[in-house]
Amino acid sequence: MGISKTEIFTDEQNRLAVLFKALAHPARIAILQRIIIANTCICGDLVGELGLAQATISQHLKELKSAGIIQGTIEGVSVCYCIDPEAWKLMERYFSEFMASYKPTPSCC
Amino acid sequence: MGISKTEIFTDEQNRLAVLFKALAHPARIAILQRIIIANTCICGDLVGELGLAQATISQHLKELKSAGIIQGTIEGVSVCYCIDPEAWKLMERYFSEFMASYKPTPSCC
DNA sequence: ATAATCAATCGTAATATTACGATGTAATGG
DNA sequence: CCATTACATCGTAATATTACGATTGATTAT
Repeated sequence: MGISKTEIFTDEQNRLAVLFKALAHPARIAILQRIIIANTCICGDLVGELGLAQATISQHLKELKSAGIIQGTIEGVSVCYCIDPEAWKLMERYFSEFMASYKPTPSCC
Repeated sequence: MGISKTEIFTDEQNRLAVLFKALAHPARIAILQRIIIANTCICGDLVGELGLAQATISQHLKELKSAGIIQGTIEGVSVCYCIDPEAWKLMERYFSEFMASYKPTPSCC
C-alpha cells in the first residue's frame, strides 16, 4: 500500500490536505517567507540564502507551483517567482473556515 | 538522503511545517471534522464512518496526538478523543499570522 | 477467572518524499 | 556561433508515509 485513498474523502477534505501538504516542509515555508518579504524572488537567490542545493530548491518551487500557491515568469535568463494573490486569498479563506469550524466547549475529555 | 534538514531552518518554520504536516492528509482532516461535529469522538466510531481499517485510523490519531492537536482519554473500554482547545487556539494564531504576513501588491510577476 | 471488546502496536508491502550530483535546455553576451 | 548563466529535469539513494492484517494489552461483562 502506501497510497492515500483520496476517493473515499470529500473534495473539500482532499483540497485542504493538498494545500496543507504543500506547506508541510520548513524549506517551503522559508521559500514563501522569502518571497513575501522580497515581494518577488529569483530562484538563484533562494539557493544562496537557504542552505540547499539548486536542484532541491527547484523541486520545492515546483511543488509550491503545482499546488497553485506561487507562479513563476521568465525574466530574461532567470525566473521570477511570486505569490499568486488569488490563490493565497482562497487558501486563507479555506484555512480560516476550517480553523473556525471548531468552537471550544467546556465539556471536553 | 530523504531526510529533511530541519537544523537549517528556524524554530518557527519547523513548527509551522509540523502543524501543516499533521493536517496534510484527507483522513486526518476527516477525523478532525468528525471530532469537531461530535465534540468528542470514540475511535471505534471513526472506523465505521471513514472507510479505513482500525489500524490505519489509530495511526492517524497517533499523528494528530503527537502534533498536540488532539488529546485522548480512556473511557472504560474505549478511548475518547477531542480537540486540545489551547493547541487549536495557538495553531489558529500561527496560521493566521503566517497567512496575514502576505499582503497582495500591484507589482507582481 | 474467562470471554468479549476496543484500541494500540507490530510487521510488512507499496509508494512518496527529500536531497543532491549530473545533465539538459533556454536565454543572454561576446 | 560559442560560451555563459539560470533554471529545470533526470537518476538515484536514503528515508518517510500509508494502509492493513495480525497480535497484544487493557478494561468491562459474565
